[in-house]
Amino acid sequence: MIATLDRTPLPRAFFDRPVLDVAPDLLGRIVVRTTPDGPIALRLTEVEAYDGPSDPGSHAYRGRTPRNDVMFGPPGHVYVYFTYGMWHCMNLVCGPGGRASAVLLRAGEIIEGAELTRKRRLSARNDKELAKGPARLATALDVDRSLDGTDACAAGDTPLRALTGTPVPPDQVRNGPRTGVAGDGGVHPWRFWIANDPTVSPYRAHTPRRRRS
DNA sequence: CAGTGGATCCACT
DNA sequence: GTGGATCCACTGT
Repeated sequence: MIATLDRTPLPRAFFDRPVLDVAPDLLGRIVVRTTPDGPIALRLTEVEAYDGPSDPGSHAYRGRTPRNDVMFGPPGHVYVYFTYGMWHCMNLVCGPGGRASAVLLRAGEIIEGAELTRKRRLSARNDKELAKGPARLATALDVDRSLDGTDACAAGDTPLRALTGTPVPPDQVRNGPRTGVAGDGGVHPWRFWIANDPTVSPYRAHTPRRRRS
């Protein structure tokens, strides 16, 4: 499992690279959420890359709006959006600044503070499901729009930050089409995950929903 | 395990 | 008015 957990913060330079370089490199890294009840630490096992200007699947594809404003800012900050009327999802903005690229955090393993996440994820049948899926991950870490724009590279005991952790060897990284993305015919194999990890979410193709009458 | 439909509301057109 | 970077309960095999 995890031999020695490196708690060094990830430097800004880590995120100030092309998103396709950053995304696979995030696997095995740690996100720490500091709540009033205590810290929750999550080891990233699955992510997806979104590249603003060239990517129809990206929220930034149609330009800057109040919602996606953080994506256009400096790398290393957190972009949180609200979707499907009830869920939040969490991204880390990548470089170069202003390009509006970001990595969606899709799944992870809770390695500290699981007793806190279980209270928010009552439907999880076991601990592997606590953060298996982007909205579940955000729910487990108690992340919502109030944390949009947080600097994950800031020093100190901030509400949300990214740590070096233990990077995954390249031969353990797998990639494939992104999950549930409209306007992406699966042409972008920009979903990255750790091979054989039980906390990785199942793949689902995008399915447009019928309108209710 | 696979497939289906409901929940729920904000951003954007 | 439209549709979504989802999850969950439920059905049938």
